[in-house]
Amino acid sequence: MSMLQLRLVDSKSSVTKEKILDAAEALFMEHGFEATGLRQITTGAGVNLAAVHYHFGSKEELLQAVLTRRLDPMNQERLALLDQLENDARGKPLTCEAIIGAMFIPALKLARDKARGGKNFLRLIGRAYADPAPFIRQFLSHQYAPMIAFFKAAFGRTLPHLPAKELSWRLHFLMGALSYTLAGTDVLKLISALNPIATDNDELLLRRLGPFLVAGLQAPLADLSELTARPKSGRRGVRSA
Amino acid sequence: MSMLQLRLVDSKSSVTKEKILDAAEALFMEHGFEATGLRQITTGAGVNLAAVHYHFGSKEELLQAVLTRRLDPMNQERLALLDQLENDARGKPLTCEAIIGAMFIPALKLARDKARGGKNFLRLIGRAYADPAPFIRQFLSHQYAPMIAFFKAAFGRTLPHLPAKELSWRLHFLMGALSYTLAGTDVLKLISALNPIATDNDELLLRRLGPFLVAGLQAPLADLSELTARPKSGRRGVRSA
DNA sequence: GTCTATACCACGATAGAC
DNA sequence: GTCTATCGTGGTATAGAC
Repeated sequence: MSMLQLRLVDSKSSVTKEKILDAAEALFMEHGFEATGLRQITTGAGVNLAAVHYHFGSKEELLQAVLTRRLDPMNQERLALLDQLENDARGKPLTCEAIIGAMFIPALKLARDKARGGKNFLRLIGRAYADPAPFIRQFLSHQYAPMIAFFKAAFGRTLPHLPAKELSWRLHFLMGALSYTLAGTDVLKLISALNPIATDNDELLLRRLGPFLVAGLQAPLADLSELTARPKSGRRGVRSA
Repeated sequence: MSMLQLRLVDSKSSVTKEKILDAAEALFMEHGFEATGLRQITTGAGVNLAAVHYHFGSKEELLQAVLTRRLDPMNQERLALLDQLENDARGKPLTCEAIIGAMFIPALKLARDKARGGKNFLRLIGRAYADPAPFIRQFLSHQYAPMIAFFKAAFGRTLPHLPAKELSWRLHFLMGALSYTLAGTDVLKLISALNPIATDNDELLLRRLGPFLVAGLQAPLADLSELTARPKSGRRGVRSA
C-alpha cells in the first residue's frame, strides 16, 4: 500500500517531467538543441517555464536526460548482444562484422521504433556526438566510456596485430564516420550534389557503412616514416586501381 | 594613381574588418562559435559593437567570413594539387592515396602555419563540418560543392567498379572520419580512456587516417540482400572468424 | 561610407509567494 | 511542486555623428 502510494506520488510528479521530456525530444530533433527555446518546450508541454529548472536544473541537463532515456537501454542492448556473440563463439575472437553488428543492430532497432523517436532520434544522437559543446562531450564520454571500452577490447581480440594506439585511432575514425552518417543527410548534397539520396532506409545506409568500416579497421598499418609528401616529383603511388 | 587611391580607401575600410576577423577567429578557435559573444569580439578587436553588423551583417555571416578567409585558398591549393597530379599521370587514373594526399597536404600546410591559425584553425573547420546549424551546412555545401565534385570525379576514375551512389556514400563516410578527427581531441578520451594521445603531431594523425580511408574506399561492395538481423533467435551472424 | 550610442526583444536562470 | 515576476546577457536594428 505504501508502495502503491509512493508509486502514485512518483507518477504524479513524473507526469510533468515526462511531458517536458517528450516535448523537448521532439523539438530538439526538429530544430536542434541551440535553436530550441525553453519557452517553446514548456508551452508545447503545457507546463510552466520554471518547471524545467525545477525538474532538471538547466537546459543542458534537460538534453542529457533526453539522451539518456533512449541511449541507456540501447547501450545495454549493445553490450548484451556483444556478450551473447562472444559466449556463442566460445573463446574464438569475433569477426569485425559481428562486432560492428553488435553496435549497429540496436541502433537500427531504435531507428525503426517510431515511439522512441525513430530515425530522427538517431540524427539527434549523431549531432550530439559531433557537437563541440563541452558539456555534451563530457557527458557522452563519462556516460559511455565503459561501453566503448568493451567494444575496444573485442576489436583488440579480433585484430591482435594492431597496436593499442592504432586501434584507438581507428575506433575514433569509426565513430567519426558513424556519427557523421547518423547526423548527416544535409551535407550529403555536398557530395552527391543532385538528389539528397534516400534517407528513409537507414538499414541500407548502415549496410553500406559496414564494409567501409570493416575494411578500414583491417587496413595495413601506416608507414610512419617518410613524412609529408612533396607534391612535386615523387608520386610512386601504390597498388593502382 | 587612382588605383593607388582606391587601394588606400580599400585598405582603410579593411582595417576594422580585419581586426574583427582576427579577433573573431582567435575567440572562435578558443571557445567555439556559440560560446563566443559579439561583445567579446568587438572589445577584443577594439571596435564598436555595431561594426560587426555593418561589415558582416550578422554573427553567422562573420563566422562564414572567418572560414572563407582560410578555406578558400586551401581549397584552391587542393584543386591545383589534384590537377597537377592528374597532368603528371597523363590519363592514367590516380591512386586513392594520391587523391587523399591532395586533400590532406594543403590541410597539413595550414595546420603548420601558425600565422593562419595553425592546428587550432583545423579544429575550427572540423567543428564547422560537424556542426548541426543549418546555416553552416548550407554555407559549406554551397561553397565547396564544386571542389568536392572534382575529387569525387577523380575517385570515380580510380574506382570505376563502384556505382556512383556507393561512391557518394563512401565519400560521405570519409568526410565524417576526417572532420571528426580534425574537430576531435576531446572525444578521444571516450576511446583511449587514459591519455588524450599526442595531438600535437597532426602529420602523424593524418598518416594514420590515410590507410583507414583508402581501405574503406576500396572495400568490397555491401551485400544488400539479407536485411536486418533478428537479435533474438537466429544468430548465425556473419561469416565467422 | 564608416563608425558610434543606444534601445530592443528573446533567452536562460533565479527568488520568493502560494 | 508550481507559478509569477524579474534579472542579466545575448544577438540585433537603427538614428545620427563624422
